[in-house]
Amino acid sequence: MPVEAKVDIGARSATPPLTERQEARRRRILHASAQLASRGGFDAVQMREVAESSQVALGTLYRYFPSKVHLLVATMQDQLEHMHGTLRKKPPAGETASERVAETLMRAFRALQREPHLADAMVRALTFADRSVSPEVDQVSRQTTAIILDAMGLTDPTPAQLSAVRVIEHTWHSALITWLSGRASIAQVKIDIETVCRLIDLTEPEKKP
Amino acid sequence: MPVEAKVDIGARSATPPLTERQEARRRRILHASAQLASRGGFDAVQMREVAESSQVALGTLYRYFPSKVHLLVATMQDQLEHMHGTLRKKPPAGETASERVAETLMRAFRALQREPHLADAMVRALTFADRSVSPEVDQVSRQTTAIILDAMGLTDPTPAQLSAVRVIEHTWHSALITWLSGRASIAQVKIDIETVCRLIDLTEPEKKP
DNA sequence: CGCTAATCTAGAACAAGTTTCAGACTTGAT
DNA sequence: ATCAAGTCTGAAACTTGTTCTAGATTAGCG
Repeated sequence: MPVEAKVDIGARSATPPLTERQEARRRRILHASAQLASRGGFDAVQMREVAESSQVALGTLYRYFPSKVHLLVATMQDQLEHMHGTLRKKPPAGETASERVAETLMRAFRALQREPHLADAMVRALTFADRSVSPEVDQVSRQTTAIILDAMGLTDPTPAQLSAVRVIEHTWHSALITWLSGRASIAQVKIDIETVCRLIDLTEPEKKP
Repeated sequence: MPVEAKVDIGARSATPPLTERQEARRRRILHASAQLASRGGFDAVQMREVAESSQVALGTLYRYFPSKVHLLVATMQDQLEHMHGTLRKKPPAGETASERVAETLMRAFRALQREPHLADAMVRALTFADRSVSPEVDQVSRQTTAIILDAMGLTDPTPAQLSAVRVIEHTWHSALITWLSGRASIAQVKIDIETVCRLIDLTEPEKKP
């Protein structure tokens, strides 16, 4: 009789299902990754250290995550799920869609400010990722889109609204980068977010029927 | 009598002036960097190869550019100067400021499409740069801002307009990244640019005096 | 010219991401 | 219980960015 029963992963795509111990390994790795990242950011996440912290051989680490960037992007997926859950509990209270989106993003931004090193590791990995990580990065993007659409209160957005959301995501990522590298202040990021969110208002014609 | 006369660099900041041979070395290095980048993108720019191609010792390369990212960001500064010069010659013809900015950015985008690997190397370096490269990255950002303000036909922008420009830059960088990593099509980038450029119209109240 | 400090060179050495491999352990099926 | 296939481990090797060193070369000056 097999010692480990199979376990099903929810969101992940056509990955062969993992056994319990494998799932546990995967969690240990992601936990170690986030922990090291929280200390010293991107550079502090050293593959040998991640392997050691998570009690896994280096080769195994690379079997689970084929590169450091893959690992950090997966870490981001993980954190984003948390975040989305948290945000769902307390929906933003703004009047307009653009206010609610800005409020949501600022809330996320404040969460990132609490762990700036972790934010650094995740965001740098995300923007540095090359084609080999596209599927994973895309997943992060879809998750982010979902969060924004949630804040807008939309279920089926128009193409124009999707464009606006895409631009908002661009701004979000890039503004984070400039903040993380010390080239923009927190206040500046706030302004940029509020500025870009006004785009949303352009996609809903004024109420003048 | 000194064999090499001192030579003054225009735009660079408080760098001690370089001799002619030093200036020549610097150019050789930047040329080699761009050439290697044009082949295989970020990964193809290997410091040893750059040193060899530019007939300079590895240690010297590092004296001129303290890291690979510094080198590639400097390469981008270099290319941006070209670009700005080229764009000045044929100013965009659009009616509105937002049309002209979008046209300008699309022109730049088409230039990048001709050397996608070079674009990859430069943009990845730019967004991966950490604090130690902030001054150089900031210089690139100022140059980009200047290009956009040029297209808008402005000399002294309002704070609101500067915000809009900043968001446009964010979108520009991030959209390039998604294109370079194969997650967005050329058409999509075009739409994103056009979408974000509409922000400019929000900073100039409608002509209803 | 001849000196001193700065710069450049060749090459070794080091650091961290990634790959590889032989041998031990698990899994799933019989 | 046993076997074949797949997985994990530990360790070494390889790659490429970065640092260091000793000895040449060059720059600037009296």
